[in-house]
Amino acid sequence: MTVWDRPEPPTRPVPLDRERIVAAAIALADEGGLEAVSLRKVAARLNAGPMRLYGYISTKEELFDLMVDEVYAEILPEEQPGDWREALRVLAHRTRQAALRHEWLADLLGRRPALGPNGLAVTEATLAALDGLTDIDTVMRAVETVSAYFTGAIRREVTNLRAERATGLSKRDWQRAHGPHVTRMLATGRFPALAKAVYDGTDVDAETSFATGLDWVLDAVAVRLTTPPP
Amino acid sequence: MTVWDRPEPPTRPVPLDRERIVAAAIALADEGGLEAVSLRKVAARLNAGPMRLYGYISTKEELFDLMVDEVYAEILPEEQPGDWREALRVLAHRTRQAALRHEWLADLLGRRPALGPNGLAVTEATLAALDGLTDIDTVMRAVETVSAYFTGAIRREVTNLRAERATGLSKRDWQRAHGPHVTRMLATGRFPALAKAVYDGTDVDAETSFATGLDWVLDAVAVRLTTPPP
DNA sequence: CTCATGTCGATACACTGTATTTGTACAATA
DNA sequence: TATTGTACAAATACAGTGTATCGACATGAG
Repeated sequence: MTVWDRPEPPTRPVPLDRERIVAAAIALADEGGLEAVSLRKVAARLNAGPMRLYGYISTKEELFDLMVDEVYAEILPEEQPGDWREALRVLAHRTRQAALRHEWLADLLGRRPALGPNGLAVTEATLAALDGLTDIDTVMRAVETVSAYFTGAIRREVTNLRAERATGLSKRDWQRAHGPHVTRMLATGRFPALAKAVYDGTDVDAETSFATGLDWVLDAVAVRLTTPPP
Repeated sequence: MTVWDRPEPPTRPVPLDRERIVAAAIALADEGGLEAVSLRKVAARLNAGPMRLYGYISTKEELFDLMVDEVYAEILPEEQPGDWREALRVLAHRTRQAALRHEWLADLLGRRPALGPNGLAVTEATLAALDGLTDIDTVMRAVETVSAYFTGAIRREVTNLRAERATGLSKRDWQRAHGPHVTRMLATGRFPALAKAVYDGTDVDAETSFATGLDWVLDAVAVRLTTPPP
């Protein structure tokens, strides 16, 4: 049996690390949403067997945690803004932009505590920007309130975005976008206020809507930060 | 062949409707979370084959939509409060209470537009409470901002609740609750502000935290509702 | 009483996350 | 150098998933 008959030795398994795994998973999620992320597909994209991944993560949820933390690296502002208000505003907008780049983030935001290094760094930077303005409890309340707002707002925005994309390409047009159903419901006359909102409401683009609500919340925070409780 | 040898005629299939299906699904979700809801298990609980459900829903997501809308029936306040602020506050609190009764709601809130009859009714009632105070656009912005807040806040609360439950029974105690990891991270000194918050912060119970943040947001809304833009 | 109809359940398929077993390339030992 | 031990990759296996398809069968109409 000559060399020519014998096949080449099998290629050594490609080296793996969490970074590569997470990158592959994020790529899959960016292309096809969270549901397109399966351990088999992630592994396949790395020329590895599915079970190999379990050396680096012990459950699929952990993979999600790593993905989220990776995105937190994009969210973390490179330079510290001086103003607390600017810090919170930038955090909100950067999170929103990250979620628009990686829509699946909206599904994961707030689903599990963000305890990865980048998540912690973001929290640290945020708290640092507010540190010393008042007692720590008020600061925490402020951060939590703003976070709750932009988490919820981002989630709704992405949800609407998907709905619009699914029901054709209608830019907004709530009633005809969601087809006959909403139209019919509104026609029953049982939802006058809603009908008015749908028909008479101006449709503002998502970004200004987000920014406006954010400003309101920041105003509310400002009041509490500047007038500490007795 | 006597009667005794012959089997009884097969029992007629139990009558089914969406209400029963949704009730079964909710029961399963209440017991074991969303992931415990499978079409097979829902059907089994109704003594039916899995495929039978597809006469009533055409996809599992639709079942989730029905479940959410069912809970919106619990959220809808029975009597209309006169004050707009009271209306929004009650909406937020009722949603939170529903989410504490049905924790899976936190996973579904804001995931898809709530266009079911009860969801629409809730929206209608909310808009009605604010109708006429200012232009419809400002009203929409107000509702959206408050909704974004309490959606995000509820999500975080339920997430923390689950984390606490999973890491033992520690009431809060962030650092030791999540075991050595957070402790070690804080010990590195790279997160001074966060460390201060963890060690020096008072832990307030979730409800007052929720209510406080809500009040802040409502204050911000009040400012815009009473002083309409020129 | 026969036949058409429409519904129900069984079967099937392509996948999922993960446990367990099997193979095998390399390192340490004799 | 020959042999054994050990790690780790891969294959296999399992119990489950959502959903498409199809065959059987009870019920209604003629």
